[in-house]
Amino acid sequence: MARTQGSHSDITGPRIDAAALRLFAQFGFAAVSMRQIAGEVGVQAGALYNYTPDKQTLLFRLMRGHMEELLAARAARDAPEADPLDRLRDFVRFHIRFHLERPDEVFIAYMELRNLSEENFAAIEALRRRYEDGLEAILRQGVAAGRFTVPDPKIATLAVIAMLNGVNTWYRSGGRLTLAEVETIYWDMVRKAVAA
Amino acid sequence: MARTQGSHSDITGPRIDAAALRLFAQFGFAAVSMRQIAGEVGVQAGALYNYTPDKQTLLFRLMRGHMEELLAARAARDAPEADPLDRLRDFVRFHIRFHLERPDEVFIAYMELRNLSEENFAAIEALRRRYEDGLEAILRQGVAAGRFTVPDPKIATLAVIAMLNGVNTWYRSGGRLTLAEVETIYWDMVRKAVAA
DNA sequence: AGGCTATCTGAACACGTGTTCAGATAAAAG
DNA sequence: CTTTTATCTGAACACGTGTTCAGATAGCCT
Repeated sequence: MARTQGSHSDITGPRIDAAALRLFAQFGFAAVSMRQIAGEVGVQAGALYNYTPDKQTLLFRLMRGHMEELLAARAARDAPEADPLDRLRDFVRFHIRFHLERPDEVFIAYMELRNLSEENFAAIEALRRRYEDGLEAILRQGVAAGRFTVPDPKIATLAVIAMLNGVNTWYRSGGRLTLAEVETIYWDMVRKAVAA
Repeated sequence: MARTQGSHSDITGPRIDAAALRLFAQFGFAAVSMRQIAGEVGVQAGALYNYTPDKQTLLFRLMRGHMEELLAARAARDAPEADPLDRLRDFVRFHIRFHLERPDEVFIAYMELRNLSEENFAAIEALRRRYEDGLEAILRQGVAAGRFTVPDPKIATLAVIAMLNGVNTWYRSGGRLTLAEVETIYWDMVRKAVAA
């Protein structure tokens, strides 16, 4: 089994992940070859197969790692007892910040789903739904408390997340707006969109 | 020059476009071969080169055709003299309907940009910006008239479009909601998000 | 009928693909 | 120092890639 005893390079695995992540995000999964990834790491293509059974599983592990980090980071912040408005604001700010910090992971997780096997696709979709359910719960809580007016919380969830994801397509740090300004603008729109 | 006189098959060009569109949307540009497209049409791969100089240009023509249809359809509907609220509502309804009617084109136009050459990429981006500018003009008109409160019309434009594009990822005709219901739900959210 | 020409075939070219594996390498364990 | 073991190399396998082009084909025009 790989990696059971320390040996020449305990950091090859992470370096493969980093190289694959960057290349997949830039050129697309199908357009990147195992030799290209290996070249970036400084090994031959065959060596990659000590770390992944095949190319598709390498992609899957990257996606799953990203989604699990997302869920863990979110769970560590959420305060289910708090005011719905506060929870929603925190969700918006968290989502924007977390995704802007990981543009490559986000890009891959949304664009390369069709390159997964059926089971792996289902696994990623399940993780994504868990994340969406977190937002939906906030919206339902706000509706129940009479603070939000949302005719269809499921659709509103998808609409809010789609809107927030859009930030990743245009935001560049050092650009016209600071991260804090972006957070404020989007929070204003979300707040108003669900307002009672 | 091709297609100057009617001959055995005046419909091969469109059939190639339709096959390429479907396959690119389903498997991705890089994962679809010219032989696969040709097979769908019922010709050999070499025959495709009577209709496109290369694979990438085939993709580009599909994208450009889609964007030009989008702009033309929008221009045919917009009424610059009308009330900003009416114009915005029409934009929302138009955008949802137009995009839901062309899921493959939309998918390709948003996912395969990185497979275009630099000039072709710039051409598509210019068309997209023209479309976005149409919405931005509506928002600015509404702000000037004191009907909307939008701190940054450029960002609001991108946010609204991102939100509306999200519909394509989940809507299925015959599902829980009718197209009219979807239009109403999204229009409510957009209206409130930009409300004065 | 005969020539013209747009279109298509089928083979070829040069190269890239994911994956496998016997043998080399070098670090850790005894 | 010797053995063990994880790791890597380098070549090979079987096949697929976009693209080109000489030659065949068949509909249109005179």
